Amino acid sequence: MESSAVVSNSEVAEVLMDIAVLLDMEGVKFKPRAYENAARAIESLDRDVEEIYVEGGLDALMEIPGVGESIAKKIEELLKTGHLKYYEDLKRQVPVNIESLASVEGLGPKTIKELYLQLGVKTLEDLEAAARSGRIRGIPGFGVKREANILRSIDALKSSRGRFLLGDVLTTVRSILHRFESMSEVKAIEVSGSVRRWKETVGDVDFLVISDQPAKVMDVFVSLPQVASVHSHGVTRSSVRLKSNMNADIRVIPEQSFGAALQYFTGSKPHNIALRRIAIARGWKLNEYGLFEGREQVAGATEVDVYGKLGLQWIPPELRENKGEIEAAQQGKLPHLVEYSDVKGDLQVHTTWTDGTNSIASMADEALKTGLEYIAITDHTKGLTVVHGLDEARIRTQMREIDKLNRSLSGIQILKGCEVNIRRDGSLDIEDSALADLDIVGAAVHSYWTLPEAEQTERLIKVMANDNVDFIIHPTSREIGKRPPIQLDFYRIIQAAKDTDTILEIDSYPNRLDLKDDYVRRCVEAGVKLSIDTDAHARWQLHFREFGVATARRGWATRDDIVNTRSVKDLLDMLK
DNA sequence: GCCGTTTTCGGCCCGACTGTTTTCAGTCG
Repeated sequence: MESSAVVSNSEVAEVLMDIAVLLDMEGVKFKPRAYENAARAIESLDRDVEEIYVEGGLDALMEIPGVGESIAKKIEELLKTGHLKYYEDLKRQVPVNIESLASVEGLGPKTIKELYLQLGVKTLEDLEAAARSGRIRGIPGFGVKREANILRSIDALKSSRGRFLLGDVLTTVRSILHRFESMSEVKAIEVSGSVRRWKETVGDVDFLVISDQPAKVMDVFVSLPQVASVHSHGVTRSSVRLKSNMNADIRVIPEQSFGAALQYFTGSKPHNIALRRIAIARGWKLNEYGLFEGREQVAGATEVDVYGKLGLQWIPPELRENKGEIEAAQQGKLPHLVEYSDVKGDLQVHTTWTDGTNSIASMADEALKTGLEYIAITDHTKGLTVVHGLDEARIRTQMREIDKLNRSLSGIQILKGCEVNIRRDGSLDIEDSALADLDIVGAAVHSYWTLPEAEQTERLIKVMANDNVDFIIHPTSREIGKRPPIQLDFYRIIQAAKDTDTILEIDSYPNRLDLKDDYVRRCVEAGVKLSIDTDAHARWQLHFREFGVATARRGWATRDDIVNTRSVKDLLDMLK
């Protein structure tokens, strides 16, 4: 977002990442990591690198961690001219499509270069043709197996295109965990990696096991019904491709190393590197087997031990991105993150009155079963004609039905609300007099997603200024892997939310997660209040709440930051 | 090329597995 820049952050990052690979091809030491670090830092900035440069020049660029004088000057050249001579010179030596070739599993810089020099492979298509025609096996150091592996990787790449929605894979992960938990040979099993960190998308999944009979565990793993093919089948480690096309690894770990392994394989990589540096600074060594002083293990059985010995509080996996959590843990100042059980209500629920599949009573029933004390019914409004959105008259009819239901229900309270549609100019499609009678009003963008940033930002600010609008539903309106976020100046959105006491929503729908974690963090830092809602259109979707809570946690949110951790009375008191 | 409780030079995360090798380079996480 905030990407009106001529050269975007991701474009700068991509050039730096390409340079890293090109330098790796030449066998250059250490420089590639430097470019890689800088690329990652640029990618995770929450401001345009161009804006940073315009405001503060080279010095400001060098404030970015991992960016020194040399890379800062290269970024400057890129921003000013749109080109980078250093990059183009390097690229001339191996003029291949690095990004696509490097996305093939098993293909690293050295292999890509060799395939180019020997066979002139420049693209994914070239690579596939070379492999299919049996030319790769003829290159010294290559063979029939590598050729077959490359073809397999290309097939996998074509059908998966990289990452998977956490919401799509969690069920499979839990069923595999369940399978092993019931095995007497398994003393413990945990899932690690980005699944444990609750990232919105995951690339693969890693299981860690304690067992006296590792071979048995390996055998069961590679023959699970969810497995499509076996990559490797070792003594303590195996790797498979699941039928969903996602890779899954399993490792059997010695009991005294389980905490260290769990820490190590949970990552993230930048978090682990930072931890290792702390270990090294103390004259120790940290690896997946433990924390070592010389040959003596000083910690490793539990994560708490490992972090503790390093002088840190135990860090919740959701925070492990090396974005300040290590410093906070050193000072004992980690936030007490919001917990799943803290959420008492759901402020965005749909029913058969528009495009939901269950009645108001049915949704209330399921909500009660998931432990909620209240829900707000927020059906769509008339601007969304395709779902027969409610007009003022039907809103009032629905309000009477809810009043009636509330008199007969116990244990749960239903709030009267709506998801009012925002028009292009920032006006709403329901009259203020009707909105004013509702308990709670959320407003949402469902059209004109591609307005320029300035116009889109004004549109939302105008909505927040309306005294009847309590919260903004899925504020950036993205759909992961499908529709990019609308363009917003998020600094101004935060300011407007504070000025108007408007709540911003974290929509828990697994392909929305909107606001996303980084924006949640900025709201938390600014003191903007948030809600965690499911956007459920069916009973079972009320269980999406865990994804919203995870996103809030990844954004460092505490219970206090989330309005629907309050009782229904306290919530209603704080609304506009 | 970056960086600093190792501080302006001299370090830079580290082990498992694979494939093609007779001892190791490359890749991955």
